[in-house]
Amino acid sequence: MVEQTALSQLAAAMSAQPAPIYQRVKQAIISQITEGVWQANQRVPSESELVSELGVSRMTINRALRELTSEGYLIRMQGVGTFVAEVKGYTAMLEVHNIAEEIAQRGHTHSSKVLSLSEVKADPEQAAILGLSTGQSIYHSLIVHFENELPVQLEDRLVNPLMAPDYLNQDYLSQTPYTYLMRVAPLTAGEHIVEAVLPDARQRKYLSLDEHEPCLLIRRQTWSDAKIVTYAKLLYPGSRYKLLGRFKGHG
Amino acid sequence: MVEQTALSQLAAAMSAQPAPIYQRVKQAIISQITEGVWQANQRVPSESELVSELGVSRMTINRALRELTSEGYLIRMQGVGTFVAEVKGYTAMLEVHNIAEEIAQRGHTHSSKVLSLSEVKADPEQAAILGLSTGQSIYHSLIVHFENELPVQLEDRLVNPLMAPDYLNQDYLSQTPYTYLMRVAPLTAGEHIVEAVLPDARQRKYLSLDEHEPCLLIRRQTWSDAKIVTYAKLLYPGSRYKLLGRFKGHG
DNA sequence: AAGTGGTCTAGACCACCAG
DNA sequence: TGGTGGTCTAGACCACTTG
Repeated sequence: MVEQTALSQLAAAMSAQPAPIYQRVKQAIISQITEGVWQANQRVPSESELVSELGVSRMTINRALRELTSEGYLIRMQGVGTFVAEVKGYTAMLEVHNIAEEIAQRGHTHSSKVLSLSEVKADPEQAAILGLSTGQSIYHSLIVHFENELPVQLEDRLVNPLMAPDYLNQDYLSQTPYTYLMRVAPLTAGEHIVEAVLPDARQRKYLSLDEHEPCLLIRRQTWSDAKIVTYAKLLYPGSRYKLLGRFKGHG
Repeated sequence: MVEQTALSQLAAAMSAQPAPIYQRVKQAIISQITEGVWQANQRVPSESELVSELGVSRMTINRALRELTSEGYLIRMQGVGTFVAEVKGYTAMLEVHNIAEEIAQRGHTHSSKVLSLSEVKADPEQAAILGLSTGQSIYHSLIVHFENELPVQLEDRLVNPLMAPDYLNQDYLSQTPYTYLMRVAPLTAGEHIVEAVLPDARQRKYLSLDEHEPCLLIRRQTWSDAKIVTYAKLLYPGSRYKLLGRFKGHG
């Protein structure tokens, strides 16, 4: 009887809109979940039940359920059933873009100044970061990026020479290091940490900052296959740069 | 002849692994793209060509192509064809979690202190943020969150009373405001801005901070349907809190 | 053994875009 | 008009979980 009710309500929730059936099935299920008719962890009618209740073929039901699963609404277990997923609560996303692209998108002019570009011997910390041995040669670059003449990013980067042997012979006024690295060693994964810090005197000088002005620091590590390609410390003046993100109901 | 070659290479790229056919098709296509055999914007063989070349039914080919499209590898246009998508370059994601959950996940103890919880008349700025009129009643709360007795977040929140009329009558020691708001007005969209700032004297006091200690400020605005539910300013001491994110090749 | 989801097929109709 | 992708179906076989 309870099942009956649940199914009837679902059928009623199917809009008559001129949309593909699998879309309407998805919408009907989403509304059951968001309106609390189907609670988290509760079992959802099986594919065959939905087939007979909604008068739709199983492949279509399957597609609807499969997509809802990949969108985070449902959890499916073979041989067991389909369940409403826990509400993810609060997880949201922030996008981090390429600095040059971002400035261009705002219609502003990007330029940069190479402060240093050299081969150095890895100290123990640097070696650990790149997964190499202490004393091994690595590449290092230090570049300031400007938005309309105003410095907005100080890019301090270590590069694994095995992954990008020609790193030192590039012109970083016409392309950013990241653009180059992406081409020669396509990233497969990355990780970054965002925090608020106070810049030291040298960093303040390069970014033309007053004392006590806070900065956003993004530390980013990038892999190509299983090998670390590069480690970057990106320092942004808090007054000139903000990270923006949007998110939707599920993710 | 060119098509012949492209297709033969694809067939060769089909692994003999014991995996579902649509998965093997996806993998084969991904390898063509990542190895540069199929360049960005280049046309991909049509579904029917793939059907005859790979000896697989069209529904299976269609599923592989559809999933690759939603994963960002391909772009499809009805009546035109399927094409390799531009490399997205650099876009990455950062996750922002619920503070209480995050602390619990680290195995630490979360507690909080309500500094203020009241109804106020909206000033013009607040009214604009919430999409209400100046002078209208709105709810305001100011809460400090602790991780093992150490303050890690100052939460300054405005709430639209139309969307959460019982906001003032909740116990925010046992549940965070966001958890409550999520239940009464499920979010459909949100936006946040992350920046580095210096806290003012009052904020420093609440967070037990020294002078000149930078903070991460996350301003978050949340919608339910088309209406703004809440606007929060979350202030984190830079020395005690960092945002962590990971990303993979595509999104 | 019965029910569940996971996959695959062959064939069909449609909307769309190009020449 | 012919090719493309978008959808849908009916039926099938399988692997998996549970009683």
